[in-house]
Amino acid sequence: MYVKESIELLKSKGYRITPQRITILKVLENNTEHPSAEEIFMQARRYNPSISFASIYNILEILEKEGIIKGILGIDGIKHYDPDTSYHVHFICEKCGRFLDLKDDTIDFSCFEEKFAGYEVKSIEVVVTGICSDCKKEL
Amino acid sequence: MYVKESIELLKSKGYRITPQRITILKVLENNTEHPSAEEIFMQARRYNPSISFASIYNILEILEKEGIIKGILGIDGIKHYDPDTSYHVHFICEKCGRFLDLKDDTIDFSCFEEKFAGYEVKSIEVVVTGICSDCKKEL
DNA sequence: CTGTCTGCAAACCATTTGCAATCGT
DNA sequence: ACGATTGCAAATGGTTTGCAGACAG
Repeated sequence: MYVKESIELLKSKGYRITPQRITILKVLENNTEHPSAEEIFMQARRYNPSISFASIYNILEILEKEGIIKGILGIDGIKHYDPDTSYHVHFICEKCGRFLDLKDDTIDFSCFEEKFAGYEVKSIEVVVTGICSDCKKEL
Repeated sequence: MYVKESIELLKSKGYRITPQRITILKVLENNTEHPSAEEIFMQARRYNPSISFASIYNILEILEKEGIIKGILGIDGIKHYDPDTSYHVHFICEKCGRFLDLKDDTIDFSCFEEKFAGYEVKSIEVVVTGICSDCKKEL
């Protein structure tokens, strides 16, 4: 679903549908790992061994610009990508580096938007950092 | 106040009080510009022309670890520093790159903390990106 | 004095860029 | 065919590192 819809959107915007673009969409479909460009690159190579880093970055930039994915900067300064563009909170574990999603309807993201009257709000990111329950057990 | 208190904290933790550390604390005192390491470096050189980049990074890392300042990753992937470590929302303008503070007591940050029972929460960052009112006028 | 801290320069590494070859339309 | 897109390799730039000398305690 995600791949097909995204292809239609890209087509409608005049982008060409290349095997590389389909590959990256497939890698990101239903992906909750919040992969970095490098992780996407490695997974993409399983579908298409000749795909290059430059294409990965190029395509991710387009997908982000068109609202198909969302980039989030990790605490390590590396950009990670999320195909789920709906508002949700990210927890980043300092120990294992994992990104965890918190989807909670009781959180009112629009309240942030309201505070910025006169501003054009494009995105709202809530990032909680700390140590996840799994890593806490290991201490 | 900020400089003196921070020095006491550093002393109590066993850190040495060097001119470079005092310089950086002075640069950050009452600073609402959210400067990057490079901006801090340039301002610090006015007080101490021989200060090096390595010291800037070294000292900023210590100050952040000790909770004296807070690092925030800008949308450009560059780390910016804020001497105000209390909970507040940051708005980052895509056009001018400025960081703006929104301090609003009606925002309940503890609600995020509560959602992560079993996790150790170390920081909560809310970053809103878009175009600020000044830049909107110029369009 | 002693071990921490600084300054220098080189290394690092995620990301970007230039360009010729390739491929979608 | 034509222009967008790719792959390669080199460049970029913020940050980190190793180490000899300097300095705070």
